[in-house]
Amino acid sequence: MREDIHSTGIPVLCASCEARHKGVCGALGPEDLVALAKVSYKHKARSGSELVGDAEEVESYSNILSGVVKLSKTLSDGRQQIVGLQFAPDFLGRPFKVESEINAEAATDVSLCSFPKAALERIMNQSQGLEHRLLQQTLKELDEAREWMVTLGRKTAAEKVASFLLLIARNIDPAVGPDKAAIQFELPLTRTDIADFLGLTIETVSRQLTKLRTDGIITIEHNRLVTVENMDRLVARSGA
Amino acid sequence: MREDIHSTGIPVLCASCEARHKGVCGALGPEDLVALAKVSYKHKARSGSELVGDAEEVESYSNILSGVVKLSKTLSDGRQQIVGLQFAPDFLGRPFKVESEINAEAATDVSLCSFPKAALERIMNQSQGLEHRLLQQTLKELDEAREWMVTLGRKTAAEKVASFLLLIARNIDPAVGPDKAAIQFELPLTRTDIADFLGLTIETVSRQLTKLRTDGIITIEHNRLVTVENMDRLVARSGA
DNA sequence: CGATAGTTTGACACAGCTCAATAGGCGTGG
DNA sequence: CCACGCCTATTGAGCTGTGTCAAACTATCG
Repeated sequence: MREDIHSTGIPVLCASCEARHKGVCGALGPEDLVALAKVSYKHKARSGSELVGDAEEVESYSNILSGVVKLSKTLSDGRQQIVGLQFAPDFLGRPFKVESEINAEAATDVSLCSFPKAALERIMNQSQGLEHRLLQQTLKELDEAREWMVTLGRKTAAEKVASFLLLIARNIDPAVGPDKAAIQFELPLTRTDIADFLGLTIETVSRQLTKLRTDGIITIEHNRLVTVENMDRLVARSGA
Repeated sequence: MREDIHSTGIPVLCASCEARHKGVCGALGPEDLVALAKVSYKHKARSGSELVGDAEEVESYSNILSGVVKLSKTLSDGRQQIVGLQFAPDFLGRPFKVESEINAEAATDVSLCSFPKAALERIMNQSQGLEHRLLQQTLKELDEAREWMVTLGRKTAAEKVASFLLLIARNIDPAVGPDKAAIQFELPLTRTDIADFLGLTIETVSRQLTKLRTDGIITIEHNRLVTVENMDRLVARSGA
């Protein structure tokens, strides 16, 4: 399956892959794509499984094909902070470091396309496009991290929860605008995860969600399925 | 002065420049260095002056030669968060974006070596080394941002202030260890800036500094000159 | 020496945390 | 099919760390 090359030169493995367009693989020419596809493999990980352990040697990189991955850091006494969420078709991995000080865990069931660290680094040396793409993704992550620092440092609990819902909503549908109809999505995180992402306790998260519910801004079914009834008012509460 | 080339091929402008070794210029060969030096100029900015305005078109990049630059973001109602500090010989600027959503301001008096955006981007297309160096710097900033997210989201006020002092101390002397003698440094930020960096109020920052003082862990002279008397205890209070 | 800006200190309020009890969803097994 | 246990989320009551507001202090500089 993996060596079977399509007439256009696109490996079968990659034919319908989102990462080939919007992900890092978009930077690769046909030969590089073939070379990388030869050593790549798609696989799935269940929600909760650890993808990259803290202080663990990183041997491979991945593209996220579906699902959500949470990146977190933990203090010695157990306090935890989620420092980033990654969605398809993001690249997962920290180039040029032997050890990651970050824990990557599947927040939902995820499917990945993984390849050895060395393979990617070899291609990176050959073709400048890949490094450029990685720089772009890293800059995007840096922008997001800094944006979130404002949320962590300066927003109230109510604003934090609204900001989180907006972040998810915009990832489901990037074109989300105030004039659109009610939009609906499944929360990719548990209350505990949301709390760890927002620097709050689960009780505070729960209370703020309840407040948004009783104020008619959102509805929640089965604890996870959120419908935003009024995007304007949600944005207004996000402190933006 | 700027076109006068030294026999080794190193422009005079760059001869004693720290950025040529540890900064992005270290990635440049002699020709590129000459080309960039031709359009570069060193200049100084007073503490408090704005280097890159929020939502302002960015026309040039810089290397920081001395001093400290603070990167901040502001909410519409004026709440502010410092999302990063940059020290010599860091690169200052956000590649590939027409607009920066970040405000860069001189926290202390700074000296810079600036060059047009286009010049750097031209060189980047030619030599891969530069883009590699920029990726490295961006990854470092991302690591720092995520580390700080833990501080913002999960640490107490006391731990935040201790973490801040450690951050500065380690930037003054990267080899700072517990066994070293008392180390001393000038705080590059006002209490207001420290508060905006830590997501606290100035009063809380002040009270925590007082506590560290009365507990004999630090001494402060002239509001800015800090001596860490006991590095161990400072580290212990940082929550690491 | 007065003016100004930055910092510290105090008294009090409140947002968010802690601890505890309750409720809901879901799978297992009788 | 119900009973039970488990896990997650919600709700409540009270506490506390940090914010707010106000006043006093200090350094710097004309």
